[in-house]
Amino acid sequence: MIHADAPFVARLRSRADLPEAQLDPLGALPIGRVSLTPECQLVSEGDRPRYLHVLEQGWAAKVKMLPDGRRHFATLLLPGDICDIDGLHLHAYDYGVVALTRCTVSRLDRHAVLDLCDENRIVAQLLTWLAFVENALLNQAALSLARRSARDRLAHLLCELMLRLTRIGFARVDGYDLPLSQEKIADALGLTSVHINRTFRQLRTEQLASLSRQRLSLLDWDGLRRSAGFTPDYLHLDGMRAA
Amino acid sequence: MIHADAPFVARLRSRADLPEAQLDPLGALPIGRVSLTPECQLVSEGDRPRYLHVLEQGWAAKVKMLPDGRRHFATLLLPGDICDIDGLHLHAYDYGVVALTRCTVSRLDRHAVLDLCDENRIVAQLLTWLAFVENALLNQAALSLARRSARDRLAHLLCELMLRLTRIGFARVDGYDLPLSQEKIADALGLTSVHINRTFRQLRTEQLASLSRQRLSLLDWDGLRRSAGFTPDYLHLDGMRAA
DNA sequence: CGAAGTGTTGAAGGGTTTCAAGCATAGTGG
DNA sequence: CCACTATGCTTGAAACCCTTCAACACTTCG
Repeated sequence: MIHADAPFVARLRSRADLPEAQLDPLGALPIGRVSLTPECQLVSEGDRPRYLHVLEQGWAAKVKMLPDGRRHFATLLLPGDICDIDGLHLHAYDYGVVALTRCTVSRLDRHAVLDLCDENRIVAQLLTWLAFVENALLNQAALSLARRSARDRLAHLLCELMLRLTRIGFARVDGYDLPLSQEKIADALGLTSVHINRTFRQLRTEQLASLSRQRLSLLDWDGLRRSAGFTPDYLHLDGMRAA
Repeated sequence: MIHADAPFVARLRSRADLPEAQLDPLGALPIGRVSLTPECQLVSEGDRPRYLHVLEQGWAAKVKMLPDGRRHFATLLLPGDICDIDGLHLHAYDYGVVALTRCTVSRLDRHAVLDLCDENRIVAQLLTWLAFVENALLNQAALSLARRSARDRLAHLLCELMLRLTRIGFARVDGYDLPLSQEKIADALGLTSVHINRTFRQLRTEQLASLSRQRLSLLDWDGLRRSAGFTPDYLHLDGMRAA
């Protein structure tokens, strides 16, 4: 059984327009649990999907590789996020899922979820909705990669993480834990770790944000938001209850 | 009524594992038609979705803007593609849809489609499947933006277009019509039009591909594919019949 | 305490942008 | 049919942003 206060169920319940009881069937599915250490792959490109994975604790990422070993994190996954929702409908993964920190993952049987979707329209719509929200994040990340400078790209990501972490209760107004090496941040932003380092220094010089010992301090949230041109519309928080 | 040989229905019918008759209800929906000229916006960021739009003729794109006017095409839309599938479930568009050529669009009433999805499981799954495939394209584009050089990025896009156009019968083995200015190609790849020009010259020098008068000639398809590291898995053509 | 990973900084190099100019092409009106 | 115009294509030179390479400091952990 999914525990009632697991991040996954908590996030789903936060949809403002859903009656609580509608999610009970989802919580009643049999469930497995997996523990991962950093750099450990949960699924690999080309695998045939057999489970639906939900990140419960820690950070992970959807990763795409280039033949020469360079990689890109298409999506950063936080507690409560579904790791591989498109595995429900596609025949093979076209990305990997890699743990960025120690993390624990719930796994639901893929067919059990599909069957539940067939019976329960609410659950089906909810999963589709989550997929579209993830898609919106990806669109925004693509805009960053295509047209924003390294500085704005980093600032924008820090803003996005602030809101996503706040929603699940992992941030305070003055900052949040950011348990990623600068190299991993670089893989999320399409930059090099050296340049991430220099860019953090710039943000610190501008008195906007500073990173130290895996803790991000927001020195001037409003200034950071404005300078990055960050608007939270694309997170589609409108349908969500406050955290 | 959607005409039986409209690109949209044609594409849906091409799912190999679907009995043909299952799609009849979709073809029976009432339908509107819109004509657009280049640079004309079909929907705008922030709009409230009221229709589901299907591109029937011409090229279009999902566009995201930066305050300073720079823009990025998140997805290139070809005949048969749904322009705004996430509008079915989200409250507001977080992107615009802009015509790149003259084009015609079918519009289905959003609620009619949602109602149909409620009745007809096959249609619902098919639309979800299309959304996931689009998502996969976006992931691949993000990898290009993050980690591929301009040359590889362009070569990769040309390969992708070759397969997508072939599927809908718009390409020959020696090339295809590419009715986009170099500036629009730049907006799709996160580059400048000047650099797109130089990059095309490079591909021509390498005897791989050449663009002239809106026609892309594939001089060496296999060489282009290999040099770009192009593998078509992410297009998820496996569930499709041959064009 | 040693080792490995991560953070930090400098210098040099390269890929892409910017700016600017000239050229080709297509469409328009006289 | 021919200016005339607008738009897009092409090319060069300079500037800029980011990468690469290298060295060293710091932290963490066995």
